[in-house]
Amino acid sequence: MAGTNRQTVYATLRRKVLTMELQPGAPVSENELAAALGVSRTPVRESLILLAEEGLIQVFPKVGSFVSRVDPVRVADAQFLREAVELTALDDLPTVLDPALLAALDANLSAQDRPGIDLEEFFALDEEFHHGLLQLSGHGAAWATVSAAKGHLDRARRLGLHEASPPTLNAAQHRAILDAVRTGDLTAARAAMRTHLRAVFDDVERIRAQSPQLFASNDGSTPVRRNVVVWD
Amino acid sequence: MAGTNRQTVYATLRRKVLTMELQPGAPVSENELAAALGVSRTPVRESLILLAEEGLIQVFPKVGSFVSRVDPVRVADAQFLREAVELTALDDLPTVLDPALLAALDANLSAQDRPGIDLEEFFALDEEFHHGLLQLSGHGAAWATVSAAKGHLDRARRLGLHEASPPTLNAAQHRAILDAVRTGDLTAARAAMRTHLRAVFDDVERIRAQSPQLFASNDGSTPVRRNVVVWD
DNA sequence: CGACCGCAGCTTGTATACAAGCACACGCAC
DNA sequence: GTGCGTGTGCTTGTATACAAGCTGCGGTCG
Repeated sequence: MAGTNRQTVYATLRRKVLTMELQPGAPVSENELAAALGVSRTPVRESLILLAEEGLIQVFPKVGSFVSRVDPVRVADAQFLREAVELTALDDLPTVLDPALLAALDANLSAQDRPGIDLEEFFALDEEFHHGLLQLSGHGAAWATVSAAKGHLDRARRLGLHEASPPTLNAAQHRAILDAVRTGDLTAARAAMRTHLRAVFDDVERIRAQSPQLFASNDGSTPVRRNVVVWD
Repeated sequence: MAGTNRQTVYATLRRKVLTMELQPGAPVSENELAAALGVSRTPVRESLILLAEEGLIQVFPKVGSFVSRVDPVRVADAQFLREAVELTALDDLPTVLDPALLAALDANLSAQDRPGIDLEEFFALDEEFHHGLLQLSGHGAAWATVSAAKGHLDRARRLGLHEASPPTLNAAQHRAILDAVRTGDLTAARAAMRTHLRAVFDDVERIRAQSPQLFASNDGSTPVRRNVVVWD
């Protein structure tokens, strides 16, 4: 495992943060990660810098690096950004929709409905679905920006889907959106999209009330080592 | 100048790219930059990685790093993103506006009207104005994402203001937006904002016709060393 | 027993050394 | 003259060495 490059290290760390395998508040030492991944500090450090840029990691010089707590402000930001982009994109839907994209979206929805679907698999399909909707209106490239900005939102959503809302509900909302888009009913599409995104946001608020220790405190003051998550 | 840290290096390089001091297509060697800035490769390299993430730098492993050409696709993306965010934010304007923010925006507009204003100074004021508008509706934090995504747009705009549209026109449009916002005329505010953002986009298209060599070609194929900008 | 001071061990930040690979120029063969 | 092969010099990618600093533990003194 010694020949790993930075992209792999970055992808691995990002996945571990987003899937909560690395819990919010947990310390991440460059040396430890390097040893664990079988590489030197350099690619690990460069990956941490990128993750810090996304807000998923907090670096305190000469002290340590820590997985960011889920920041309600950033969650709200990502939610606003996502809603703005996805709703505005609906305005730019062409009159005739790309049949290939529509077919892919249908297949995606079918996969979402599979009975014993895994949580992470559902998440991947969810990402692909929203990305596909953007592509349908010719703004697929904007997804990269949205995706990068919604790391905090994703972590909060995972908590919500873990403990609360079943994927079935989300899948039904997805189908409602696609149906409205396909029939060209822009008003209904916007309403369905808004309902869906707001439901996601409500899930986040609910899980925040249940597990406040995973979220950042009100003030943005420096949370140092004593702030690591201790479960009991 | 040896005690420079990475943030300074990053800020310096980003400024040089955005102001066209480092022209699109120009090669940027880690060693050269390190020597020029009086630091080692490490902070330079880390800065280049961040700039690559923003799309301002292209890194070709074992070959070289180059300032990205202005990519029309990314320009359009940034334009769409910006329009979506700024227009959607107008929907969330509170009934009573923060007086301090309004005063700051007024002062900003006055500064924009100063006769012999410098181009870069106008750009800073422009950024501050749009950021302030977002703050007015409580979504100031979203500006960071927009700002990071619109590097290509900014470079194109700079070209446009250099050679075409005078800052006076932009300042007038800014004032129209703020007036509509202040009087609570949401429809007029959206219209003024849309007019302004579309005018910016038209400037970009015009300058693209004039100086196509600064823009990326249609295909996204690898532009290597022979593709550096040679002026004549 | 409590407060305070100092050192040990960790952290990140920076500089440097080594590895691997591509592009271009030079020279040779035809 | 033209085409091809080889070598040199550059590039980025990775590993390691050194620098500076904060934290927390332990000893010591009051």
